[in-house]
Amino acid sequence: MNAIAKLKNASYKLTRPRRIILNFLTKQRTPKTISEIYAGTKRQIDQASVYRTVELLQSLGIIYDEYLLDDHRYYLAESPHHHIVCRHCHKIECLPCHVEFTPPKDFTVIAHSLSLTGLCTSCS
Amino acid sequence: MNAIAKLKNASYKLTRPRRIILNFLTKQRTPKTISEIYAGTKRQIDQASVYRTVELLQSLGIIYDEYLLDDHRYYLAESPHHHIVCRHCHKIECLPCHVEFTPPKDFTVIAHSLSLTGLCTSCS
DNA sequence: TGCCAATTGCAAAATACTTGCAATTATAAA
DNA sequence: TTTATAATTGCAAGTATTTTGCAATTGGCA
Repeated sequence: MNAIAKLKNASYKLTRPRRIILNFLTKQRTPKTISEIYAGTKRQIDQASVYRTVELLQSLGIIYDEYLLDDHRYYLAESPHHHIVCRHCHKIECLPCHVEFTPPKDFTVIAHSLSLTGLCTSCS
Repeated sequence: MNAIAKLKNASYKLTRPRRIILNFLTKQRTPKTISEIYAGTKRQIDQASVYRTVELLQSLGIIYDEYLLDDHRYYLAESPHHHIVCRHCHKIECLPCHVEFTPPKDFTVIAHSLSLTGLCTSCS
């Protein structure tokens, strides 16, 4: 099911802000913060609505969030994978990665997030 | 090198707020947020100083920070490991876990962080 | 096309975090 | 042990980030 189908399926409208943010995020190669989304959509959308839209899209599993180790919350439209961020210039790269764990007995695991930090060649 | 040696070594003083926060964090079994540290030290320390102290201790590698998937920043005194947090009641548990990745060619990997979220038995 | 609930933009509020500065304190030298 | 001094603190104000109430607008359906 694609993004628009998921929205309709949950009986949400496809509004202008939702269309613009969805379109913006699907074009990005790396995860983006709220303020990058706000700036990247040329401030066509009020920031309160950016927060509300991103929250909704995330709750429907259309976009995903991630904390990278520079202490900011990022959003991405692709299915969640892993990233490394440069401590100095904040450059972000995708990272092929394998995580193994024995699910804890008294928890149902819903999601996991892995991020790495380091220095990229031009900063080190 | 223990916490106090690390402080002295970097020529920082062992002040009352630093001692209290260090003592508080080393007693905790699970990571704590700024406001939990503030409350847990019985507000003996101004909140600006809590922020400053935690930032300093972290920069010296005496404590560590972690974002759990309930969107809050946590601090812990033990060497960093992994946690799962309940989406509903925010209960936290430690998680034995193994992470494997091929270090990216153009990055020096400094640290990694893995966190999981789910529902604990009493919430599901 | 027109209706109506959902959604938006705006402004204000709440929360989270940072900073400048005078008063205080930990350390080391006397 | 006392004193000098630079580091550190608490306070209060400032900035940044996120949330909320509400009137105006809009998307989807009849």
